[in-house]
Amino acid sequence: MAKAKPVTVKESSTEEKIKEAARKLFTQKGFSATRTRDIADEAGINLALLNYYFRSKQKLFDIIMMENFRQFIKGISFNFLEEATPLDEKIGKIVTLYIDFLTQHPDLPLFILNELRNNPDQLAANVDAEIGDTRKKLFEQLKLAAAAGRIRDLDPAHLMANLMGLTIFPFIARPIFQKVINADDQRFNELMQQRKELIPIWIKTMLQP
Amino acid sequence: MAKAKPVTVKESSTEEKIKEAARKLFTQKGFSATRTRDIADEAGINLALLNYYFRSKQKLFDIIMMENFRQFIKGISFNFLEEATPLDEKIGKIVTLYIDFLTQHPDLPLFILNELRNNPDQLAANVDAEIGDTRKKLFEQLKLAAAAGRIRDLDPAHLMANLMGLTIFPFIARPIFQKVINADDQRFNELMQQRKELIPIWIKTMLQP
DNA sequence: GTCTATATTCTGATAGAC
DNA sequence: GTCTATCAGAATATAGAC
Repeated sequence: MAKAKPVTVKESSTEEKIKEAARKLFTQKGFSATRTRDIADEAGINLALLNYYFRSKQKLFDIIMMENFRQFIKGISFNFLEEATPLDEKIGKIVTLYIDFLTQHPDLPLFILNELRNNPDQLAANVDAEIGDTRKKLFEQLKLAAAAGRIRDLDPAHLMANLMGLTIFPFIARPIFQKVINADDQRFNELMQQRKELIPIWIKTMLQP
Repeated sequence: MAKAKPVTVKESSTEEKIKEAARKLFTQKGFSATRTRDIADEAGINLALLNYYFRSKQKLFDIIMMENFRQFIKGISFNFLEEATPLDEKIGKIVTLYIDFLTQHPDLPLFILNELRNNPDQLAANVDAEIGDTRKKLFEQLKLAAAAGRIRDLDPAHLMANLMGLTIFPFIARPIFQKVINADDQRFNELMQQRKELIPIWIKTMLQP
């Protein structure tokens, strides 16, 4: 029986196959543009099974949306919470981690931002729980460093905007960005690798007293 | 007859009303999530009229898409082309212009990036025509300044990424950004106003030899 | 659990009167 | 040009056999 399998083994059950297919299509094309038939085809199963396991397209989407979103903010949250790490090092880690993550999941940010616009408060509670602490801790660390004269007194809001914008934006705007700078895929990846080093330097400069 | 009206007068013809309604809904929700019935309702006319004037949902969308896209890149293009202006001043102008523009059209960038992902090459020709010269001129100006030792030899691709990311990203990620920094709408607008001054300073610092 | 067949609802588009 | 009524096809969801 499947129950006896160790949990660490990647399940390839029907339910999991449907979820993986749904994640792929929903993330690429959004809710409205994705057909349940396409999900069924992609999963290699019958359309009826989708409803058997998940009751409706909307319920399936909600599950994917939730998981995607958690993954999206986990990277930021987790690292900012390690209080012991100095700010410089923290930023370097986050940027590297996030660029690697985005390289593997390039469709995720646009998906999140899109669906979040349509359901502004659907995830409000979730976000608060996940982000509340992070913000508090980061803001405290910045305040302390500024008070000690180690960094310029820059509004944490701007720091967050810059860190996220510099890191995430090229991935979101990838097609138009590559056109503007006339870059192929390989060059794009090279640039992103360079940004792992560059962004922390730029941020550090912004914070220089 | 309508023909006799001066062209400068804002037409409120049926055709124009439909286009305005379509622009609003398509820009907010994208192609797939927008119903032709909703457009008709929003325009205060009947569904049949939409097809009478524009033949199909797709054709109407194509028109909106084209207009939106042109508006989106016009700001950047136009300013970079004025060769006489020094780089510093150019960047300051562009940022101010763009933040004002995005404040008035907050849904535009997400719309563009979204629909561009689905039709990667639909606008290829259009983009080339509009952007090719801009890129060339900007890159030349950067190369000259770097050769003269006035600025650091930073890859123009990174400069473009940073300029666009710092300026546009907060608007794209607005809902999640406001949650993360716990800001209401008024505070968001204040921050964006501050960024008109701050972004050029940050960019300038990045370019410091 | 899985499939085929079908019901039901939605949506883009058109016919035809005015 | 504008409307009401309606069609044709697509898409989600369910019934029922196996």
